[in-house]
Amino acid sequence: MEKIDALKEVKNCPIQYVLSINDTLNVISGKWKLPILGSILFGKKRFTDIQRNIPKITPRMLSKELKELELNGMLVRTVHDSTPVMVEYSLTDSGQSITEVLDKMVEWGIQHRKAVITG
Amino acid sequence: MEKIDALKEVKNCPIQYVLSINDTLNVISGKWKLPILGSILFGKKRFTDIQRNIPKITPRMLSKELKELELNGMLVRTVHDSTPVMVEYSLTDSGQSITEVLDKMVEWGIQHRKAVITG
DNA sequence: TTTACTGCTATACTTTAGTATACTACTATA
DNA sequence: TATAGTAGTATACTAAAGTATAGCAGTAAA
Repeated sequence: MEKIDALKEVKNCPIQYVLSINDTLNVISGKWKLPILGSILFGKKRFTDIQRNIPKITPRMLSKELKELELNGMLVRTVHDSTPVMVEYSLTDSGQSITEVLDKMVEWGIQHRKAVITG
Repeated sequence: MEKIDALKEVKNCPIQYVLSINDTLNVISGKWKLPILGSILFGKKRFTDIQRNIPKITPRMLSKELKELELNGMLVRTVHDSTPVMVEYSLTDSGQSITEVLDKMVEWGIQHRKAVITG
């Protein structure tokens, strides 16, 4: 009985649901995405600013992740024609609103820690 | 100004916040964690049930992920002394409540898709 | 005695993610 | 002409995640 219901539920599970979760996971998973987003969260930053905020990241990774985040519509890259040239990265609205997801994750995480510790 | 505030914020950012997010990410990231949790979500399941639900997973990965999810307090493993032996996996309360996070991720994901498509 | 069902484990491999280190192109200042 | 600041790229590597394929241990029915 229960098994059949479960199967039905699984089959009803709309693809949109799964896709959305994957989209969300893609923009926050990996070693550096959250630190980078966190660095830009409170104001636009330049490449070297972010590097200074995250001392252990290599320029290769920072460059790669910034490109990916830009492609995914999380941030915007703006080049200023100054000398030396300056490039600013700032969050899009989507990039900003990921904090809502993160807040839920904090909430669950804290709750879960308590549950695991108290058994 | 803005830069200094940002730095302050980053420095105030409590470690608990970061740890909780990492805890949460750890239990849902990887290729198979969500499919497995999804399979058990609507009722306890046996090893082979889950395998049938997720045809492409190898027993090695299923076994490995189930162990990890159990260690992380997401599910409980129960052995029944029948013949042949039966092992049932069911979600803990924490395991169940991860759906709250997933729901937020769906919400954001859908919103984000719209934002990216409409530019 | 063979077959089949349960729930896995072992070994070797490939693929993806991340690291290390050095270097580039442009330009203004010393 | 050398140096320093901007924002990166190139190449080669290591480590982590995941795959492929085969097999094990227990039991019970054919």
